[in-house]
Amino acid sequence: MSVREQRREAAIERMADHLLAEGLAGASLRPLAAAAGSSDRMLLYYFTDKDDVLAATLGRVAARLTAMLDAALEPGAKLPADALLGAVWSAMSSETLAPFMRVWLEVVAGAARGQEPHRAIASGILGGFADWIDGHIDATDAQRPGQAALLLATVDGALLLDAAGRRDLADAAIAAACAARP
Amino acid sequence: MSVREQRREAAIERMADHLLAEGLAGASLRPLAAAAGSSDRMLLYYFTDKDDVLAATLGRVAARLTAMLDAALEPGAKLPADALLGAVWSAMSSETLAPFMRVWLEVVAGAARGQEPHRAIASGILGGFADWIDGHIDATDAQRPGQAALLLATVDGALLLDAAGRRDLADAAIAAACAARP
DNA sequence: CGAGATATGTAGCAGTCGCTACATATCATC
DNA sequence: GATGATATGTAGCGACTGCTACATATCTCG
Repeated sequence: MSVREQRREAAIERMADHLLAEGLAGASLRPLAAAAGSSDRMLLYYFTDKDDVLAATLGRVAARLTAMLDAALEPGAKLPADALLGAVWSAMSSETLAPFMRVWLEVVAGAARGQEPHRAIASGILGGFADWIDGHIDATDAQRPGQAALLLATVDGALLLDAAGRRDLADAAIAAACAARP
Repeated sequence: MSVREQRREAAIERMADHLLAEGLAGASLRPLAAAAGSSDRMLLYYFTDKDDVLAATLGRVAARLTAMLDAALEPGAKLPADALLGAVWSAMSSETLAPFMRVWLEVVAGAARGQEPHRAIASGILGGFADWIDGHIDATDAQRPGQAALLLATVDGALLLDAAGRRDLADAAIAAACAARP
């Protein structure tokens, strides 16, 4: 790996930290470079574009998230929908995952407007998330896709309610969902 | 009403159009003023701040949304949760409400970072939404709060999946929710 | 008519944005 | 040690940001 590639890799890692701490909005070249211990000039040497910088950094953030998800449940474990929902929500609403969730919301808001690289990243994260749930939900083949989609929507919806300042509603929704489904 | 208040009012109305069309990110004074048929100078004459401009404009957008919600169902109508969910989702996922949903996501993303006026606006919209659902859901007093919160989360979650480019997952989640709940 | 309040245009400030031209420093290879 | 590739700093450009000072219109009321 050339020096350039090493620096680029190190920059991505530290910019991911910065992005998680400070958010996507207002993540401009100079602050990102400062966080990476570099300069805007060098960032545009390692990457072609600001979009390229953002795509690489968001990709790293997404990779960390999926790694944390994989670590949360052993590969073969299968849970019924309500138990899985509770487990996922307690992870998602924890303070350690909160920075990821905040960035996730920003990415989705950008994707809703068709911006790149938000669209591609959002699709990737969501796809990985859906697959992860699909692999851990205990249901018949006929029911699994619907239950997995519903679980995904419920968790993301609760996440949104929490972000909007209504953690009470989010918790109530999760509790009702666990109670309602056998 | 003074001339100033008239112009201010007209500016809010046209800036709300602009915000719905172009989004919250990058809604800067000069484009907003141009949309209002005015100048940045005058915007800061009508309003104290850019934050003031944004708060007024977002407030107008929120007012329009709640008005549309109220028009969607007659005041006294009560529906069981699954039927209400279907009705709300078909409205939310329609092209006419899509601009509102895109702005809504941006507001929530800002609120998640504690920004003002996003926090206050998000809380207001969500509270109004919750009240609206509470008034139209047909359930016992014991079940109503949980069912309403869950319905809210499910709709917003499906909205998020749709925004992330997975309308298929959103529709599957809504279908599963309607099927699962009696 | 004249004086004061109200309304609006012009011009610009200091800062940030993404990005680039140019010069230089460091290093590997012949 | 000369030469070319790789790496990095300096400086700045033009556009945009929120915001303001100053001048000027226009209108109201005594």
